[in-house]
Amino acid sequence: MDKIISDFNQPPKTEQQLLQNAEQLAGMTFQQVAKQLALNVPQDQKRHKGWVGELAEKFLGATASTLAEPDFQHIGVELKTIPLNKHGRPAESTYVSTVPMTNIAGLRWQDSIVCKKLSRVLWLPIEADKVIAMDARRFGSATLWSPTPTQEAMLRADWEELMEMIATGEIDKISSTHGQHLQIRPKAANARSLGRAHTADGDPTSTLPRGFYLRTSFTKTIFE
DNA sequence: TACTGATCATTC
DNA sequence: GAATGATCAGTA
Repeated sequence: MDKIISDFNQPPKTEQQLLQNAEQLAGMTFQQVAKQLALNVPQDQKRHKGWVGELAEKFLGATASTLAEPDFQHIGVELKTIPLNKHGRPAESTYVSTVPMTNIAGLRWQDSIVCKKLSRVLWLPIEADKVIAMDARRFGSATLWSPTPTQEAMLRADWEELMEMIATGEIDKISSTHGQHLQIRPKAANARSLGRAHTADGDPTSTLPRGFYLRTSFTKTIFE
């Protein structure tokens, strides 16, 4: 067993290697994976919301840590855990990245963080049914994905609409109802958090930090 | 049950 | 504070 484990925790050199390592997770419980990494499984996720994602990163050897870049930098792959309910559909929207609010003049879709992160994603399904105890929940079978031209066009259209609103100083008019597939929602420690932004005139101001999220209606199409 | 707005942990 | 990892929890 130890020999198998020894390949993990190291950054994968190729997509194939990453996919093979991820396949080892399929069917394993959180407890089994945590044990290999000498970690304890929390009782619930009220105070451990990112725990499963971090567990998967450690197991697979992700390197980008807190950078605004794909998790597996040199092979350009982003890792996303995707909670599936008992019907096998995504239970939550998927966080993509922070919304940039400064230095966005002339920012193009193809240069955006959203585009870069979503160009290649390793989706790792996880059980999210609350009737299953945390340590008994299992990982599913990972899939490597890139947006189809159609999907990318949809994301791009949403992104451009939303970024246009930000560029014209309308960020506080944005709610989660904007965007058909890509939405903007708060992404902060709490509702009083403030981040730097600027008005349409370029004057400094501050507003609630927000993030881009993929709607479940979009992610579910990936798993059909 | 789905959705929106709010929140939690960690790192630098 | 700003970036990462997300899920919580109230209500429509």
